Amino acid sequence: MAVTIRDVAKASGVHISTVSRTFSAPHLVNPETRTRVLATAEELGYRPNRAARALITGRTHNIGLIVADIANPFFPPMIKAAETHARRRDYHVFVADTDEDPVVETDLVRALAKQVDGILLCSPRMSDDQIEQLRREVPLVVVNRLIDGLPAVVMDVGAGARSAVRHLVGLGHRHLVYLSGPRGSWTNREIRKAAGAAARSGGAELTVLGPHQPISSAGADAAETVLATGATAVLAYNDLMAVGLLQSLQDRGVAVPERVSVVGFDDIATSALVRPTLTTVANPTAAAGRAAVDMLLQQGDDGATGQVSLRTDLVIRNSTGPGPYAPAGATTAEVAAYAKE
Amino acid sequence: MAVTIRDVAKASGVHISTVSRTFSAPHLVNPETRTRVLATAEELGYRPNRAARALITGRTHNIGLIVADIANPFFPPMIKAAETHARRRDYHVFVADTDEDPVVETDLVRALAKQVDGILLCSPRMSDDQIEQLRREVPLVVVNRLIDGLPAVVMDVGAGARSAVRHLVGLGHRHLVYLSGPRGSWTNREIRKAAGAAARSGGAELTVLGPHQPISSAGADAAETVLATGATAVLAYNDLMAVGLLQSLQDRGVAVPERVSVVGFDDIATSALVRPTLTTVANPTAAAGRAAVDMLLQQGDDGATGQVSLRTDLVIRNSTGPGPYAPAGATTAEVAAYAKE
DNA sequence: TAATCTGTTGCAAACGTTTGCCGAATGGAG
DNA sequence: CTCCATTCGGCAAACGTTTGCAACAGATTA
Repeated sequence: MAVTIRDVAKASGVHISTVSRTFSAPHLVNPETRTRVLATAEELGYRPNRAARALITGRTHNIGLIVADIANPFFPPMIKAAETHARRRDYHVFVADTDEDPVVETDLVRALAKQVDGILLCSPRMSDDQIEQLRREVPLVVVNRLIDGLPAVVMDVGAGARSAVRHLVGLGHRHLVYLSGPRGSWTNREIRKAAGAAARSGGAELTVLGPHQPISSAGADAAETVLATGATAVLAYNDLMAVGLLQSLQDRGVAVPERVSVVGFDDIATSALVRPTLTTVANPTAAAGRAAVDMLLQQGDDGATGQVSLRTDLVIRNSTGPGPYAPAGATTAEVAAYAKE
Repeated sequence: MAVTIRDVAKASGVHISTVSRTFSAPHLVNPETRTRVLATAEELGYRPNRAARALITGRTHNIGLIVADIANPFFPPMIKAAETHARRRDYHVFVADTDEDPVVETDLVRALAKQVDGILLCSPRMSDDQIEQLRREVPLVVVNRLIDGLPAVVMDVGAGARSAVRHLVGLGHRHLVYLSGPRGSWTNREIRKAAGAAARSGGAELTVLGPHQPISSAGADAAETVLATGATAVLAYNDLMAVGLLQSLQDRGVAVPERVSVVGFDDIATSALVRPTLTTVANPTAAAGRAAVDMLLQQGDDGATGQVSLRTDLVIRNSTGPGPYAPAGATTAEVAAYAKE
């Protein structure tokens, strides 16, 4: 059916090993022979069978990319960047969605293991132990979570949370709320810790609400509780929740940012499209995808297990404004400038 | 290194073929032997190597999913649904992004061909000829495009466009604009044709603008031109463009829907989050993903090349309202009801 | 009792590659 | 002219499976 190395060999009058070498070790074959083989290969439409090659070399030139939820707008840019980057290095990418289920995660890693050279585990929800176990079965790079001894790419959400809190405190807010994300999320823990510390050192109070599903309806549902705390500023686990909260507050006639300021995380596309536009901590998700791919592909060479932390950036838009303790008469821009350390 | 069928055979004292059959044809092996083999397999942590199996059976149990742009919010729900559906049937999914480039599309199909049992081609930008050619090299299902003789899953965007136009005409609009999408898009052509016909039969004028990139900034950039036409209602190729337009109109102080009504396509998540919320034609993208997978997997059995068209639904929200020729005093809801045939 | 059938297992070839090894041919050095 | 090194290409084994065929035992039938 399909044209194989054998067909090319026959058609060009050489042994199959010569054809093989023409493709995988060109310097070992006479330039003349090589061009002849390449010509007939082209003519016949021959393409090497990667699966067969993998069988003997042990390298599949495939990688796996496992995420909690493809439809969560946080992931697509990362998937896209990782796929493009991998393809440029001649790797194909399996993408799988776990629906935030740790059991599915484990099964998926095992199922994919034999078919890939390594797996990118994005925002995994399983325990550290499970991940370390899997790491023994297949090369792994963890994204959005730090585990001792495991290669990882994370966004520095701690720093992001700190600048967000400083921004809010600088604007004159003294009582903040943190809208937690899902249980088991490393990112969530980091943000909570960093925000708590930053609030304390800024002389502000931080009320933690949650856990919540990382979706907009959860943000909307939290509006009532948020208002009940009497806080004047909210930091949300992600933009989806922040946007949900934003809309819900507006529906209740609560002015943003006049009465409540809102800050999100991720800077998904929607955040610049809602009104008021959302102040948020931008994560370099595309860069993270690329870095993770690089790390995975280098893993074979040395055994070094790097851990990189990528810079996050506070993007100040219109959902944050002066709070009750703001310097009199200051505008958002002026006060915000002060927050820039 | 990894545990193979041979290890299991040795450990349980049978021939490798018996182990093989234990997994791929259990009824051919004695229940006693079978349980013994299964036990040692479990104990050793054996997992069949799909690549090796594929080599001999010719079935990889993988499928390819090629989309124009993973980061376009239209696709993730479809990717997610397709992946989940495929996995339930024990298939793994390669995802790849072409960045709207027809050349990359072709290369990708060829590169993936040997490694998959078939490919889902979503919103392809290449010519019909090229697709028909590729179809000879690997089983294909085309999504969002209709080509004679090729299995396909499409959304009935024509019907969607018709209801959108009827809705607008019913509201009293007589001059509409269609904001075209990208060149080469089948969907775009369908919408344009259907909208044109519906407008004519409703006694309204339709001005076509474009082509445009299917992104929000293109919608925003078109605002000026749209206003210059004097039209009172706009149908956009997709929600991204519609939302961009919405914001741009607001920034110019043009009230929506009071002065201009806007309708989008796709019903992406953002559409319900912007204000005014967007009236749009909802596409069953998840269902399309599942249907396409089913169609691809059945293709082997019979040679039947089905073509299914999925229902679309006009979702009326707040970006559309009465136009200049609306029955006096009518509210949006009342007038809209009239449009429901 | 012989012949036939059924259920279970082993044997070996095959899938499409890669790669270590060996021999042939070539060319330069001595 | 001989010897050695180098370059090139063929041979065959290997990767981890599946599967048609044959062998065998025991059960059933005539």
